[in-house]
This record gives sequence, C-alpha cells and structure tokens, in this order.
Amino acid sequence: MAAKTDDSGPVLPPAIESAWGLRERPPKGPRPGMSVPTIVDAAVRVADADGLAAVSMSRVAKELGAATMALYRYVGSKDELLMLMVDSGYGPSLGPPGPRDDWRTGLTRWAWAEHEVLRRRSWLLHVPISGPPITPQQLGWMEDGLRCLDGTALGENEKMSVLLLITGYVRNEATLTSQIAEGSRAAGVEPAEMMPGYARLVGRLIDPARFPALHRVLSAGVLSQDDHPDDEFAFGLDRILDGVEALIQRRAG
Amino acid sequence: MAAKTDDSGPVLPPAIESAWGLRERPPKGPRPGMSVPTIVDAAVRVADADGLAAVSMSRVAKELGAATMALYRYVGSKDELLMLMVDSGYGPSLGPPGPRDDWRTGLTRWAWAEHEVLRRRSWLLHVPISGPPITPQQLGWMEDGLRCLDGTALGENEKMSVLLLITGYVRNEATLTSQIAEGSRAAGVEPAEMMPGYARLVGRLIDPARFPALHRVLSAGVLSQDDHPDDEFAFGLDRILDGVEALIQRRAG
DNA sequence: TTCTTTCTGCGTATGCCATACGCTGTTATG
DNA sequence: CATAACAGCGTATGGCATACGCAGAAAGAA
Repeated sequence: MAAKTDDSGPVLPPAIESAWGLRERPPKGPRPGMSVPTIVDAAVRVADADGLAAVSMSRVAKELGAATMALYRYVGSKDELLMLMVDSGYGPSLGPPGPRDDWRTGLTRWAWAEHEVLRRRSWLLHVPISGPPITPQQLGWMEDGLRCLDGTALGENEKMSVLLLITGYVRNEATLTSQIAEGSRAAGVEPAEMMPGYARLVGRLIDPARFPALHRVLSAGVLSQDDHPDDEFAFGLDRILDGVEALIQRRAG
Repeated sequence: MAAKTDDSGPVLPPAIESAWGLRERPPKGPRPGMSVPTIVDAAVRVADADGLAAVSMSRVAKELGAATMALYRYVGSKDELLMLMVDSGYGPSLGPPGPRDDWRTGLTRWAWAEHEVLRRRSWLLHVPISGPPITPQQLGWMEDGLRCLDGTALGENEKMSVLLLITGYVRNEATLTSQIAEGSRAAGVEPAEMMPGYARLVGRLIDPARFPALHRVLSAGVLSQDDHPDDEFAFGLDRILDGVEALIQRRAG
C-alpha cells in the first residue's frame, strides 16, 4: 500500500522489466544458467544467420545448448522474445545531434542510421510490431529523433508526427528493397534481374487499353533500369523533409 | 515453339492465372465443386470475422463444408491464397480521377480510398507481402494512381516513387491506428485509454535526465489527448503532398 | 545440522498448423 | 464402354508454441 509510487497502470512483463535494469536476482534457488540477454543474443544470432523464420524457441535453445522449455524461465512467450530481439537488433541509438547541426541535418543522419540498420538486419522488418516502443534502446532512438527537432517551433505532437512519418518511410523503403533481395534469393535469380522480370511479367498480363498509364510506365523501361537504391532512398527522404520544412517555416513565421 | 509469344520469363501459379481470367476448365474429369473465387471469398469472410490469425486452411475449408485438402486442388499454397485474399480484400479500384481534377485532388481521393479499405479490413495490414503486385485489382489501384499524375511533368519513375511514397504512408498510418485498436481489445481497455496508459508507462520507466526530449513530450500530455485520427492522417498526407508539389513545380519550371 | 522454501532446468504431452501422398470415384472423350 | 484426366479428401508427417509438473539445487530458518 505504501511502498512504491506505482500509479498502477499497465504491468510490464518480467523480461521487459529486466531490460530496464529493474528486477534483481531472487535470494533463493539455484544459480541461473543463462540470462535474458544471453537468450536474446542467441536469437539475434539465429536471425542474422538464417532469417526470422528460423527463429523458433527450440532453435534458440539449441544454440544455447539448453532445452526448449528452459527458455520460458526467462521470457514469457515468443512474442516477448521478439520484442527484445528488436530492441537488441536496432542497437544503441546514435546519440543526440551535434550542437551545430540544424534539424534537417540531424534528421537526415537519424533516418540514414535506421536505414543502415534495416539494410544489415532485414529480419527486423518481418517482426510483427504490436504497439508503440517500450524498450530502452527503442525509446533511445525516439529520444534522439526528438532532440533533432529541439530548436524548431513545432508543437510536441507535431514533432512526434514528423518522427513517425520519417521512420515509417525508412521502414517502407527498406521493405521494398529487402523484398527484391529475398525474392531473388528465393527464385534463384540475380537481384538486378528481379525488376526487369517483373516488368516483363506485368507487360504480358495487362491489356494496354485497360491499363494505359501502367503500360506507359513499362514502356518507359522504368522498372527495368537499376537506379542505385540509395539514391532512391535519399530522393524520397528529401521529398518528405521538404514537406516538414514547409511546416516548420509556417510555424516559425 | 510457335504457339504463344510467351517470352518465357517467370511463371505464374495457376490460381493467379485464373484471377486474370486465363486458364479454362479442363475438358475431362468431374465437375469442380468449388472455384478459386469461392475459396477466396470464404477466406476473406473468415478474416473479416475473426482476423487473419483465424485464417487456416482447415478453417476456410470448414467454412465451405469441404475437407482441408480439397482446397489444394485450387490454390497451390496458403501464401497463394493470401495473395488472392489481398487482391479481393482491396476490392476494385475507384476508377480514374475526374477529368477536371488536378493531381492533388486525385491523389488525395486515392489515398483516402485506401485508408478507408484498411480501416474496414485491418487484417490486410497483417498479410506478409512478398513482392510487387501481380494481381488484377492491385494493379488496377496502381493504374488509378498513375492516372492522377498524368498531366504532370514528372518522369515515369518519379510517378511510381510518388505512389509508393503515398501508399506506404497510408499503410503506416493505418498500422498505427489498428495497433491501438487491437491492443485495446487484447488488454480489455477502452481504445481512448490506450495512449494515456502508454504515456504513464513510459513516464514511469524513463529517467528524465537521460530522456529529456521524450520527457517533455510526455509532460505536454501529447500522447494522452485524443486527436481525431482522421485529422492526423490528413495532416501527414498534406505534408507528403507538399513535398510532391515542390517536386512537380520544379519539374514544370 | 537438517528442514523448508523457492527457484532452475527440462521431459512430456497437447493441440495447432501446412502440406505431401495416394486412393476412390467422376466425367467426357475416344 | 474403356480410358485419360481430373476432383475430393483420408491419412500421415514434421513442425510449432506452450501448459504442466517433477527433480534437484541453493539459501535461509530451525
């Protein structure tokens, strides 16, 4: 009744609490043979090596030389493990922007950092996200993004909207390129041949009379040429930041 | 060797070919008791009623009064069924924009149409997408989007980028609101209480010294107030279209 | 010391899932 | 009326997450 200023509210699963450094080792009982971070690291190792689909409780346990059910002493469910994998997979945030950087420089750096993480660990895109972030490093990334907008005249809600907009864009773009990579691996085709193959397929399927605009796109050979995907990313990002800039100007004026 | 101008290229699964109206009924053998559309409709009915997780081959078969394995005479795999479910779930596209509409009016209408579909059928967001669209109605939506940009000076590749940008935004925004809805249902909480609960939780977890910007957001009560989510959507959409407008102006000038 | 509590590790079992395989019966054509 | 080509589907396989409860370890209480 008197102990903690708990405020009640939603209760965090034990494994997540341990990610926040709360929760000490219980006084009795045998010494734990593993720990939440050990398990999460093993799971990340599996995902890095063989993709998210290979991450099963039994596979992670095997990676640790333990039995499947032993893991459940540390994580409440596979979903919980996935949440912790995301937190660990993103890694620590970059830290706040340099003091001389304007918001656009900062957010550009921020977006590229996430872009890079998702390029290296595309399995992060396949983890079903079930809600807003509650893990320490995830919130660290959010903090960094907010810091970039510190000097602007945006309202706090607008800052959040801007971050959501950008992170959403980064994830979408990463999803598209990872789909090409994974599709080419599955079909045993060169990645550079994926989009041309797709263009030929669609061209064979559609009637130019019913899909004139699409037919024009195909005829232009747009899907067949290989723009460097990083240029494509930078292009779209600048489009979005232009929109943000317009908003910031208006709020400042 | 001489028959069709086939061009070879990737081969389409039979069920997808049937969605394009290719593929006639074979001359011999018993009359089929069902059809690809029947199965897809049943699957969509299950998803509408109980969510995507409830869509299993056996559940869909039960819906049709058939045995599980009977479905495999019509669809090659569950993934194929999912692809067809997406095509059917989106429904037919709106059709091209009115002849007097400018690109911005057209794309706004286009984005809101997808927004509405995803609001009604949030399970569409949970279907893992494995590549660019190859089904008729999906390509119909793409055609409509391209038509909106017909009068502009954008290159064909830029038109595609713009559509990808917008559809990505629509899906992201829909994902966020659907997460709130699903989370509240899972936790047995009023939807309006979700974000305030989240804000309290994060406030309890973070150290204001290490997360100053985030702390400021929480103090502003931003996450607690219930902006009408449609306003939020419209706001972000306008931000993106501002960016597009800047691009179109530059190309026109 | 010995007993008790509380924990860890994990073997077993349950119930779900997608789907490979092969049998039975149907249909239209030769 | 024989036969080829197909539809329906029963059965079996191998995967999965995870509920449950037991055996033994550690640390405090007696």
